[in-house]
Amino acid sequence: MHKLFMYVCSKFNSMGTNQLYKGSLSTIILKLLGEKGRMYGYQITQEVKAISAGEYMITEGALYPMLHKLEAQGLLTVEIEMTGNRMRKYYSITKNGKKEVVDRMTEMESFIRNMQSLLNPKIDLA
Amino acid sequence: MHKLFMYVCSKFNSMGTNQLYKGSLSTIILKLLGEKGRMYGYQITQEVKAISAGEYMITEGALYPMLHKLEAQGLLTVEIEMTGNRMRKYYSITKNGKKEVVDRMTEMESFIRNMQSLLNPKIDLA
DNA sequence: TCTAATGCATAAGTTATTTATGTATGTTTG
DNA sequence: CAAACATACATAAATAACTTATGCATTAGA
Repeated sequence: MHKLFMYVCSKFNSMGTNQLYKGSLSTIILKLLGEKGRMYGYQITQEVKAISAGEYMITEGALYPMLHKLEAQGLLTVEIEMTGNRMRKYYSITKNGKKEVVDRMTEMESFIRNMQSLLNPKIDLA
Repeated sequence: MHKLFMYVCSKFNSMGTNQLYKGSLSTIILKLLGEKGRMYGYQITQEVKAISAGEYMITEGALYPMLHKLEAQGLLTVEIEMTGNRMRKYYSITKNGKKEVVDRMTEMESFIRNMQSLLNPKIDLA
């Protein structure tokens, strides 16, 4: 990513935006891998970007350390594969990871419910 | 709050819980003051605790610095009042604060929408 | 051929929050 | 009636997630 572009974007985003996503990264990764089965890091960033219509972009500096952490915790496993001359590290969710996802989803639902109570933004989910 | 009780609770909560609320504190405070008009710090903690059925407890170490920050940013104003011999600092939202709330709500709705897309937990909002 | 995209990585800095205190008054209870 | 608990403020140090800023290497496109 070009530096000037990053700078312009940061000014455009103008501080504070997406503070809210803090704390949800590991949950997103786990859930995504629980559904899609097997993904590599870069693919996760693109998938999340696409699903959120560009509103949430996972930075590499956040992603890769988190993948390593989840692997260290035994929630993910990794397989290295070569596509031509290029390396990919495919991550899969473990049995413990699947258990963890259940808890995370409960937490997330409770969080969203509480947020809606606190802010009652009358979100239309039709 | 007693230290032993705090300790037991932290073990019961067993790490990781409520990571999700990170980043939402200022939004909650602003929205609450935008609705209720005038509140003091301790009252905010109790209100949030009640609304979330005890699932989200604002710590004093987070609350007071945040109130000071929002005041410094011109989003809140403060009036000191004495109830008998006891001090209360009542906070109100400013005109700029109200503008800010609008943006925060937009962000929050977009955040929740994206989270539901990413995790599609099929939340029932009936 | 230069730039952008793909694909990994990590170290330093930022910042919101937790943890751990401190002070003081008012209320309940054994 | 003393101890514990609730109310009400405050702040400093530690933690942890994330951003920012790099670095390297391959492949695609203008």
